[in-house]
Amino acid sequence: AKEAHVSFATVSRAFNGVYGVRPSTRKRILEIAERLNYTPNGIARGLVRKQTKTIGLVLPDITNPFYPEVARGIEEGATQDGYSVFLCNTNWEQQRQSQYLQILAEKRVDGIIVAPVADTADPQLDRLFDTIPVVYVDRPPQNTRRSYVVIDNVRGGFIATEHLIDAGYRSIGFVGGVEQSMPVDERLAGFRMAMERHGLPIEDRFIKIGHFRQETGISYIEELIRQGDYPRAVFAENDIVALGVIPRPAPTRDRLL
Amino acid sequence: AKEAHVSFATVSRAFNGVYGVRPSTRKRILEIAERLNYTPNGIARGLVRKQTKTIGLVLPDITNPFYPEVARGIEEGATQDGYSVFLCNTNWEQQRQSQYLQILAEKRVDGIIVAPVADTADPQLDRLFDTIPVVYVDRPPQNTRRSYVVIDNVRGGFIATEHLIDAGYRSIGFVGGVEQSMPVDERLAGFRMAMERHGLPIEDRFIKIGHFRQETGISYIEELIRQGDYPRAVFAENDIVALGVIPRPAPTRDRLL
DNA sequence: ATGAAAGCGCTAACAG
DNA sequence: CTGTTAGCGCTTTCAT
Repeated sequence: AKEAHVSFATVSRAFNGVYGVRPSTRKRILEIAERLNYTPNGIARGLVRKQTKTIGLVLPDITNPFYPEVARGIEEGATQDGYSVFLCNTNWEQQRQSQYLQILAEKRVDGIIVAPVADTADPQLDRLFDTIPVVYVDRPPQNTRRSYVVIDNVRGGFIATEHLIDAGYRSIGFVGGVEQSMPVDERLAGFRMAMERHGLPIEDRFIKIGHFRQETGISYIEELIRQGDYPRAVFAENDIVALGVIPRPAPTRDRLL
Repeated sequence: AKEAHVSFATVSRAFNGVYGVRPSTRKRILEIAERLNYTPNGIARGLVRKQTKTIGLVLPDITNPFYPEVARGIEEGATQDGYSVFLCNTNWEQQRQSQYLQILAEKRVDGIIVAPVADTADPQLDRLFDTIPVVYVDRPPQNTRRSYVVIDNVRGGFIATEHLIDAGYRSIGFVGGVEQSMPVDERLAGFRMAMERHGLPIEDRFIKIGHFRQETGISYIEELIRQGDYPRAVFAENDIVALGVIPRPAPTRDRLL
């Protein structure tokens, strides 16, 4: 673009809206750039400025309906500040998480937001920590000196349960996702708190923790119905299981529920 | 890292697994790098290699349950070839789409996959086209000389309908998302084809196209039931509407459905 | 207000 | 096998 008329570093200044450029010159440069279909090279810029205006977002699985919501919000905020975000699906595999972290480090992202695969510490993550700013979401870090943002699951469970209670239900069941998972345990705790607070009985036979699949919800309901002994409402701890709990028309007509 | 012992360009070679490096030297370099917590700078590399090993993925809304699926697959494939992907939510706004395209161009991504906001042509996209490889998903481009991958909606609608027919249903309704939307029209066409093929009546009063919201499904069903005249099965054109169609326990007990 | 020059950290010939 | 030498396309003092 420089050949267009005169100068060189001036083009840079023009594009960066720096002062020190006469408006007319600037205008001319931008016009020529437009005509030549020229776009500044962010890579070169990143090299010298030492910042990429990019952050990494590493999630277990964007297909899980919870994460798109998270991704959306993060991307929204990032965009507002001129940042772009790398999407990294770890597929719940510790190894892929490490891999991604390494890649993000090489790409020199300005920061990383990670919803860790597991509660176990990731050596790769630890090493990164004093190189790139990292913040945890969804699950708190082992090392509590690090930043994180998590959901108050106990309170969430409490609120959800109270919602059912307020609606008049007194017999309420609980069905949730994964065994020995902190979020599940916390929500269950919230459930218990709400029930106790309102003097309602907590029936262990109405509480089930299965897997993160619709089947868990389906079999939970089917079992209860088969026994003829069931709660009038159920608190499904996550969307996937909830989908299983919801009754549906039988696509093949031979399933009665 | 060079100061560690000797050399400089050799370090580069060591990292790039190029031949011309004695294994012992290479090993030593890698060890020192590890100890120094050194990671090659991908930005600098990108600058000289003129490729970023990065692609841009621009979608209308990752929160719409269809897109995470797409994103997942793309990211999966990209990763396998050593590529990373930028997530760009246009929020169904043409302007944001253009903006993102511009950013991706500056970031010098190696390619772009875009699920366009609308059927209208995007000037920004057109201009990009002879600079960066672009492929469309979900919606075909205006200019059919360009690459795209779309769903065979007619066939999809046909199969879904036939599934219901095979299950024994003869009276089937259709409820879908957005008016004058190509995917919806196509699926409806598939629905009609299947019904005709099997000699089943297509009742216009059982066909409704509303909005991309659960409410559409809910009101569709409620209306039919109120009239006491309804199909035995319904083909919901999209997941969101389908969620509305599925009957559910009343959270507030005063809704009977 | 603008040009000149020195890098950013790395790769890629080209020599040894 | 490994060191030297040019850049990649930009930003940023430092002059002018």
